[in-house]
Amino acid sequence: MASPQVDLTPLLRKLETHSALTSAERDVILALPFHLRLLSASSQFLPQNEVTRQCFVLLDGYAVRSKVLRDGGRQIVTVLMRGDLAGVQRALFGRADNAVEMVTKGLVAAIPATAIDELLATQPNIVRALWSETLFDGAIQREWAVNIGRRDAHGRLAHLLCELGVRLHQAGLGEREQFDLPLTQNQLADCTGLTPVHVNRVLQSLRRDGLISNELRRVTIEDWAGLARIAGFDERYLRGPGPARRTGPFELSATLQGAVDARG
Amino acid sequence: MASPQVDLTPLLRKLETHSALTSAERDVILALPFHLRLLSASSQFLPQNEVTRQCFVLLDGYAVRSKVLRDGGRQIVTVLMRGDLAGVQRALFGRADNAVEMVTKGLVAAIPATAIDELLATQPNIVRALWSETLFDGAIQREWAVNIGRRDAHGRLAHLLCELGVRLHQAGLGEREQFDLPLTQNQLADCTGLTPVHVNRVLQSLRRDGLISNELRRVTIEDWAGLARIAGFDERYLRGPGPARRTGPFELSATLQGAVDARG
DNA sequence: CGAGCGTTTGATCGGTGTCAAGGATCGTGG
DNA sequence: CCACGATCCTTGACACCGATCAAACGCTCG
Repeated sequence: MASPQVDLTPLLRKLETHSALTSAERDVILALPFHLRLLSASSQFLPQNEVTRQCFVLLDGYAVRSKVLRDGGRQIVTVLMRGDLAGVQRALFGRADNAVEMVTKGLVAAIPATAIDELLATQPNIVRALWSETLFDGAIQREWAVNIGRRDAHGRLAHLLCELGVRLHQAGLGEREQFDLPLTQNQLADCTGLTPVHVNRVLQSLRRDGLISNELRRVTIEDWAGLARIAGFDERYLRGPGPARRTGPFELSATLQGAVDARG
Repeated sequence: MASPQVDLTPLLRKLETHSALTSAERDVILALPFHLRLLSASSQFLPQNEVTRQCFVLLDGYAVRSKVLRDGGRQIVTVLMRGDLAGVQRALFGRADNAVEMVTKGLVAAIPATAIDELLATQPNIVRALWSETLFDGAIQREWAVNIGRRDAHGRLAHLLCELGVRLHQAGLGEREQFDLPLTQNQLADCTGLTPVHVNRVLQSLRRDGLISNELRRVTIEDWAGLARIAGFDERYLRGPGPARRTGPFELSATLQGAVDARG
């Protein structure tokens, strides 16, 4: 079923956007045990609160991580794309609080938890890279909280589009200003804490203002600067450890005046 | 000022709520190098986008992690309490996208990034525990996105109070139904994506309905079940790897069995 | 005793949700 | 190749939650 060429290169690529790896470490990653699963659109492959002991690398297609409420409400908390990891928490603990499901058909590599254990024991730098991915996931998650909590409907959708553009570009899946977006307006609503009908109206408004254009499942950002402005988009939360702001020669936190020094 | 007894026990306690550690590993953690900083209320000790190479353990007091928007808006994305880690991303990368600031006066232990490097190289199980903390942080963060995105004002505040009750109880800082809450209504608004005046009105309404009572900086949950109901609170996202639903006979974390068989 | 911050209250406004229905598109099977 | 159902998109009217603006009150601390 799977083409013989399929391997974990997308994961490798992803890790290397944030971390430096030696060529030996690259080989270790590519030699990780896994087996492939070809998934159909909207199949839920990691159900909420289910027990499993493996994690997944999304090799192709789009997926979303979501949580559903008792009343049937649903919030999408992450959009996953090629190279993204899912289910690390399950690999370490056996279960997690969220569901992951495909939005398009796609291909995932299931990696047994034992492989993670082995990395922990023998590959500190790879573990650092994986841990880093978890941290960047957290950064995206925080930005989503900001997005939902503090921006109006226009800003929320604009920000989501900006984020996806940058991430897809980083992942080598398209241009920052033009990319496939297989999410329905219903799913966009679940990403942004809005209702589908309001998403519809806001998208129309963004189109009318010449900021974006979209036809069937494909988005073009016509005016990146304008969209980023109403989104309040600051892409630094998506970037790796590059030089920060470099205001001075490595200054320590200046605001620690009231701090008392003691010896550990 | 700092009692000679001060050490990293709160971190240890925190890690052990989610992970199992040997006594040797406990000793390693308690022997980590750090120096203490006594911080005054509302001092921002980890400014947004600033470069530093250490992480912090909150030993006493309350802090919040927040992101500020260009327009001055502000979203609190986490409430930190005794034992919580902050700045791991900074330790690994040198900077992060969020600010951390005290809400009360408090005490933090600053741990140099080099200590983390050493743990990576020599203490896989401690690294696993730390990584796990990052994962649980992520779970809380996701739940906040759900909270802000999919609940009305009453539900949001109710959920926040439930979460804080459980976490404070886990951390040994109070009862689940009664605890100190030093956040102002302004800060509660920044946690929930609401305005301060609306927070005020909703709190009054919760009080009127006999769900909570609060006087200066202390909250009592009078009707946990009722509050949890309108919050849609499901505390599983805060819990460790213990038995999931306990539907079956087994209850050890050796729930590894259900895993789909994968041959490398 | 005054200043500043946090809390409370009232009046009004607007953004977003809700409800309902029609139209477009796509996949599927006859 | 067409028919058909399902899903998605679009539109309109209306209701309401929560924001906004403004002002007063009560602490606490210098």
